[in-house]
Amino acid sequence: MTSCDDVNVTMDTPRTDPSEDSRPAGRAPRRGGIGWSSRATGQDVAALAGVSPQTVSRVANGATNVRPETRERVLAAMEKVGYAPNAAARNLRAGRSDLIGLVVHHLTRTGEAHVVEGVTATAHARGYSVSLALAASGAAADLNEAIARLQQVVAGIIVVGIDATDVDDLRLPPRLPTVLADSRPLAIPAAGHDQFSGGLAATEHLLSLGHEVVHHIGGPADSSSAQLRASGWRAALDRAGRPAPEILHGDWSPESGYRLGQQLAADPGVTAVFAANDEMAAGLYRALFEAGLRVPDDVSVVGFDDLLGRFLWPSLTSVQQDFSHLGESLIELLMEQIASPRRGPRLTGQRVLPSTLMVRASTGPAPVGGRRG
Amino acid sequence: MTSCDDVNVTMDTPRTDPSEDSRPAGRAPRRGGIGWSSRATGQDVAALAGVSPQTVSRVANGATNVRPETRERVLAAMEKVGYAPNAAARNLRAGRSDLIGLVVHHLTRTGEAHVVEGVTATAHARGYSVSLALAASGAAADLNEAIARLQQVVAGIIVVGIDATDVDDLRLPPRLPTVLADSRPLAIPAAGHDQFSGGLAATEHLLSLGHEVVHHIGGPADSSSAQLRASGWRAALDRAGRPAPEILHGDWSPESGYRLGQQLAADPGVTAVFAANDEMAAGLYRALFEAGLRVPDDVSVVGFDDLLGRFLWPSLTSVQQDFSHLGESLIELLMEQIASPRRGPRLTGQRVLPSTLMVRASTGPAPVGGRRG
DNA sequence: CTGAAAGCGCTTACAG
DNA sequence: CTGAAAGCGCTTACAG
Repeated sequence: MTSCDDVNVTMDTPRTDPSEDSRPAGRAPRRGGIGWSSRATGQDVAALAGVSPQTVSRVANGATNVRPETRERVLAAMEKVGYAPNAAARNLRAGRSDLIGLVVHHLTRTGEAHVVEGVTATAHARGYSVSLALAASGAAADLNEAIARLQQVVAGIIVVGIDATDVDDLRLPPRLPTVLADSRPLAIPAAGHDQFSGGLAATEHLLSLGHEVVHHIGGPADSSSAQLRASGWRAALDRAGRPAPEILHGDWSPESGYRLGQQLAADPGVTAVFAANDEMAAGLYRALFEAGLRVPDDVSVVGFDDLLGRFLWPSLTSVQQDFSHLGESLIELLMEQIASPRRGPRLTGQRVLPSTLMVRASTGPAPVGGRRG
Repeated sequence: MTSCDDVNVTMDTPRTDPSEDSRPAGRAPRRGGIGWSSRATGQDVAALAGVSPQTVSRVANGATNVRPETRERVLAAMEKVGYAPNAAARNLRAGRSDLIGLVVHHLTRTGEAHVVEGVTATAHARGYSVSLALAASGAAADLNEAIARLQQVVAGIIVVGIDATDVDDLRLPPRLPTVLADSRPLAIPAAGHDQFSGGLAATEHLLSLGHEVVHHIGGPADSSSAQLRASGWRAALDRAGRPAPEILHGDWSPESGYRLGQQLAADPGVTAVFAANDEMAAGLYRALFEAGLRVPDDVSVVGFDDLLGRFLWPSLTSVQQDFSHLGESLIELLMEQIASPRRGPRLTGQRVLPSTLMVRASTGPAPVGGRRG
């Protein structure tokens, strides 16, 4: 009988030990490497339980054709030596991996953190692990670097944060299952929330409150989701027969929302603003407050993402996206590809998830007789 | 010469093909598994370049003892077939992994996302990848489940979010290098920010502005960092010879800050509040505003974490923690263990990182003659 | 229900 | 500077 500690002590024997090569044949001497070499193997378990290694394998994998008593003995031996199957060996032999690569650009942009959490939770539920690859930016070159790092290991990859990148610039490994978090219809499977409808709903809500016009603080001009949100805004104005004012383009940051907000605060004609994300809406709040204006009494504000609403005062009306759901959809699309591999070039498939306007305290009727200040 | 596509087409040949077992000896027929079996191997590259597999291995690993012309030929062949070394095989043979396991409890608690980003960026810089394991909660049982999932694969693990858990309840694999993100002095290597000094500085700042007393909205009673922040607060009051009011315990959420803030707003003696995190400070803001109070004219507020300051108005004075730095320190502690393995039971070692008070617009002199409302 | 044999793709000594 | 051999720990057919 070999306890876990015994095994490890044996393994820690200096490799210069001359007796090493004359060990009993059951287990070959170890050479090189210091990594996980101290861990118990299926051999150890088999020896202890008095069975063959593949019976250990059967028990480890939950095969049914093992006599209950045998199973018990093997399980006891596993417990005793602290056995955990070597994933590298398993992956190598089985020719597959249970790792999913997740390419992320900026985790602390709160939206991405939610997606990562959703993806990881769903992956876990399906027996997969998630390997994180950080791209230095959302630029194609940086995304490609992160992708290249992953393709040695993974069963498939999910790319989050391509928003402002041309998908054709992505170097995706030819036969590796891939899914993008993107709202655009693409030649590669992708999932994303309905940005257009979100912008539409936000703007229609403001119009329905009696505002003559709705101004827009947009995201970067090269961001596809920013473009779609702006299209929805414009469509609502068109339908209402109102001219669309010029878009003020920010960079998603509260600072840009503040700067552009100062312009809007100075214009007495502005009574309703749709900001393309919550962070810029927060900056807008500041600009309005500093100008002595009240929300929503003087100016109504709608955001997008619904991630800051709980922190702001007054609480922010915003377009909500269910990021956990998105994470789930991304994994599902990936699983479909993993299940039906490499027939033809590459599967396509798109999932558009609904976005929902959450009405809170930052929107109200247009001020009668114009706003204050 | 074999192009990548040729290789793959060959591999996709149905396994019922009777000719399969009579292939030339150079490459054994493939059996079972559909995973990455379509990818080119070192054998393919070797055959194409007219060298042996281990010359391919040398080139792949940047060994210096390869003739430049040979290297060129091999690199060209790699490029041609799209070769990427099989990480499972490499890990198995080398007896080590370049994966680091990262156990996280709640990614969207913004602080954790920053730590994860810092850990991952530093790991990448050192040639490691990061595998994310989500724990359902910060409870020991859930953390242990996440840890168990990881130990099959990784070179070491980092556990984030143990805050409210007794470290002795953690089931850490005996010889696996492990680091905790924790500010307490522990028997296991750990890194964390100086919570005590942060609470001390926040409170001293408020006292120096002339406030008679500083109230405290604390974190959960079982959270070690909440306890340390409260100790700092209490120490500052002690040193100033002021009695410490009772701590109001929240749960880190803005909702709890709001609820407790309503109590404080109703008490005219309250002119300065130190909230144990920014989120509760945001909730406190709301309670104060709804009561018609101004920040900082009537009540000064300090937060902790400095993650929401940019979004709130007025901008929040808060204790900043450098989470990227923390991520770096965690990886460094792990690397030390990986480099000097398993001599004796387990290394210890603690890193305490400084926390810094960032003074912004939410703190000001105590109101002369008492506050409004 | 159980076991003996082979091999996944790579790297580690070793020999030249 | 280059190659032939062995083996990491597991799982996949196959035989009994």
